[in-house]
Amino acid sequence: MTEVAEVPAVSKDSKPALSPVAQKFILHWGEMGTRWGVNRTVAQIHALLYLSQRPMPADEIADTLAVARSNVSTSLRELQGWRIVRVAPILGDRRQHFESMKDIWEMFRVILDERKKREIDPTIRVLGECVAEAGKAGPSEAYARERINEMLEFIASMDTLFQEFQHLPPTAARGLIKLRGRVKKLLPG
Amino acid sequence: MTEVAEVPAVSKDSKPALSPVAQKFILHWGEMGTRWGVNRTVAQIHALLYLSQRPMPADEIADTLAVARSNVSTSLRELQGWRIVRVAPILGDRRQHFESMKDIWEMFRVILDERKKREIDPTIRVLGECVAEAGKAGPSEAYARERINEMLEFIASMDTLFQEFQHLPPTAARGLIKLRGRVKKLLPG
DNA sequence: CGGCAACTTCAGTCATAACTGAAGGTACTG
DNA sequence: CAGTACCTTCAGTTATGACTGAAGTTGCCG
Repeated sequence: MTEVAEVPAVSKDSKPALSPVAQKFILHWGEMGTRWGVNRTVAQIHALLYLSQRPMPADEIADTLAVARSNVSTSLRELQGWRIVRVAPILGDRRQHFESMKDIWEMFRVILDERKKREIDPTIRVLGECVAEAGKAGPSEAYARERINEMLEFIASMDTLFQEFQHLPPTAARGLIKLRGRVKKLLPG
Repeated sequence: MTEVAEVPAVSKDSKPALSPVAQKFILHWGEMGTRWGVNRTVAQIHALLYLSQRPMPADEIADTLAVARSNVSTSLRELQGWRIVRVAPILGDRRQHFESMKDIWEMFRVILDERKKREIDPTIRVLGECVAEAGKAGPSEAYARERINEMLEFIASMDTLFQEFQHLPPTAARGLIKLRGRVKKLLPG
């Protein structure tokens, strides 16, 4: 059988081709994701939306990245869970469209906050329990107790520092980067 | 309390039992590892050595955590690659013994440095290339170029900030935590 | 109300990372 | 210099997480 002309590509489902630059960025971002415990596809979708000038519907994302529609659905749910992607309704289109947060400082803040909730807070709780239990257990646990306590205090310090950052006026965070050469001056004195 | 003599410890291969507290800490640490892209076993070994008062030989680690000797060998190599575990020769024992860095601030610094080398620096390079290529590609890439450039600048800022931290006198870093309530004062003014 | 489009869920498949045990190298030791 | 202890490497296996396609749900639209 002689298969003739390609699909004419009407309206919404036009060819979703990535520019070489976008491709390079998305692939790298996906790779970085895996290194930090984020699913590669999730990271790629995020990168794609971050580069996109307009909100994208899920099927277009699936076509562009060549993954299953269902996979995109799951990944978008996760990205919304991280609060860095949201639904952006488009007039006259029944499909849901998605857009990424574009302000990187804000994005950074939000991601840190989410990781705090999911990982730091539970860790502080568990280490606190460990220290308490080691205390009851007597002197045989004294060394371990001290080690865990130091870890706990370190993490708690970081947590405090983060909250300082968290509660700065939104625009102020950027200013922190002007710190160049000023960090030393913060030290006690 | 009847404090009877502890296990006679027949030379090197005595029973390697973990206290409940150590177990809890090690398991949690392993779990946190996976969330940040670190192999669970690698993280557990690190936790074990961190809690250990004395350097441990690989076979004892294997017995304690119930993993294969070869797995421990590989994992220790990786931990040494991260520069947070090192060999500590023990007089009269041919086996290599391993100890973890105990100073958490220093450990944090070293890990950040290593992640910078492995992930941040390559990312800065790739994003730089992306921006350059997007520039050549003309106005169709203008938006993507701007997004990537913002990301690049953000990461570069973080990088600079980290280097400030990195070059502080070793004991000084701890002082930074005293920042409570002082962060605001850093802002331009 | 029937049909369709958008979306989600989930059981099964697939890819990858992790782990094991056997084999081999090295160097100490009697 | 044979025997042993220690360590590493690697081919093969197992476990984990990621992904797919089919089936199901919802709600719009003619």
